Amino acid sequence: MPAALDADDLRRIDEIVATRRRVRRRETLFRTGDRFTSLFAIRSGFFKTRVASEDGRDQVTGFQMAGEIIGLDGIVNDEHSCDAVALEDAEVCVMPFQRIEALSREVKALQRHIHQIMSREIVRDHGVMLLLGSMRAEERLAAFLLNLVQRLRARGFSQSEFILRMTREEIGSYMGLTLETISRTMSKFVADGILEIDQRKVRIVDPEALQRILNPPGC
Amino acid sequence: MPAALDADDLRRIDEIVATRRRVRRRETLFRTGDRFTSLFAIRSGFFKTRVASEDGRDQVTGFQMAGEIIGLDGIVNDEHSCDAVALEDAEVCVMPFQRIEALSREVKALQRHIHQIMSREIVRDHGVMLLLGSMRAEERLAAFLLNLVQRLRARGFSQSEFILRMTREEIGSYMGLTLETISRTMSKFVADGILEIDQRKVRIVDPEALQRILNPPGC
DNA sequence: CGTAGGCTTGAGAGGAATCAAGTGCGGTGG
DNA sequence: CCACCGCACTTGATTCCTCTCAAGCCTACG
Repeated sequence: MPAALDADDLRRIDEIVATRRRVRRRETLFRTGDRFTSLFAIRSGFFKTRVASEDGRDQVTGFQMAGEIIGLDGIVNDEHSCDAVALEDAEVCVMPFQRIEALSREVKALQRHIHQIMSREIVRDHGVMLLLGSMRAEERLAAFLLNLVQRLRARGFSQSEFILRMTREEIGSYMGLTLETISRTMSKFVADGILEIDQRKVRIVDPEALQRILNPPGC
Repeated sequence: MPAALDADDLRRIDEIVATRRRVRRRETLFRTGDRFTSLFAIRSGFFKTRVASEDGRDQVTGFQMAGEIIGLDGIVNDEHSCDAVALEDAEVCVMPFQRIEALSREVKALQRHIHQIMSREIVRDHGVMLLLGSMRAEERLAAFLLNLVQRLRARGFSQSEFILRMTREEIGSYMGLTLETISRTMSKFVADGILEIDQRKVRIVDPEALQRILNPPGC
């Protein structure tokens, strides 16, 4: 909440985020079909969201880290339309949506903030659609890694080294690829001197090369 | 606006949608980078939205028809992040977002409505991500056609026959396929007795078969 | 110390892209 | 009114990227 708020507004917003909930690794914060009551602000930990098609296939729709909001999918039908699974032990703020709506009718900055969060998610999804619809495996992985370090950097982490909280299979599901293709593409990046990988630990040796894969210089 | 509203609220909402704008075929309602000021409610006509990557490729992110809202992408950064192009002569209501926000602070039902529209767009995008990430060409096209007739039916049109307002290339872009693959897959559906096609006119002969392609009965 | 799950790597198959040629409709102008 | 042109579309041949199937490895964990 980066906005200009008076002390009273801040106190009332604090009340909304008063309730906490812990979610252990592999446990779900909510599931498809669960009644929607609250949005969740991630305080610590790492989540994935996934949707399932009727015939059993599923697709990871996003990875969320501390500071991000999860649960927006539930607003439209009063029930969640995806699963949110913790990839490591996590803690979230439970924010009852009724109270968010009530307070955002009074606090303009909060209303604005809510609208921006939802719009940001829509724009992010369009970016993923672009990735899934028109990029090849190397480009998808480059885009994924660059997006990840950028978000981590904004949180004060190293911009070259980080730990993947998700498996190759989960990355593959997010990117519309198989785990083998993720593994092979990562191996290729290592062979090309772009990455160093030790299990889940990734070091980006040559970020410009990743950027070049995404935006070929000849364009 | 399907909500219980008193006469005064209705009058004020009417004021918001008072301004109209006509957009001719192939013209844009807004472009990437345009300053965001308003949402648009489509009164008549058909639009596509598309995002562009830096190296020139682009991706259709959606097709919008009468009754749908367009422009939500612009809220987060006060500028639009996609292009909206009319696929046929169209008319929209211009709804200044400042006024929407102001009025939705006072009219609970309007606030709710806005939140639902944004959430619905997020859920729709997740569905497209599932399609792009895990379906084969036939499944994608079946899903597309079924979605299209369902939306047309909700507007009182035939549930078996309709006119495609977009080219094969635009369908292909939306589905992450080439125009040739769209054409071939449509031809196959015709050969299988599922569709009849005359140029842009499509008749769904066997909707159950389309549904079966999407959900193989053995699952 | 043994095992399971996650990962890597290889070989082969397959689905969609690409490249290419040709068709037909609609619009334009003579 | 008709001929011409361009654009959207169809269809075929070939290529290539990714999937699938398979085997084996490594590491964390019980």
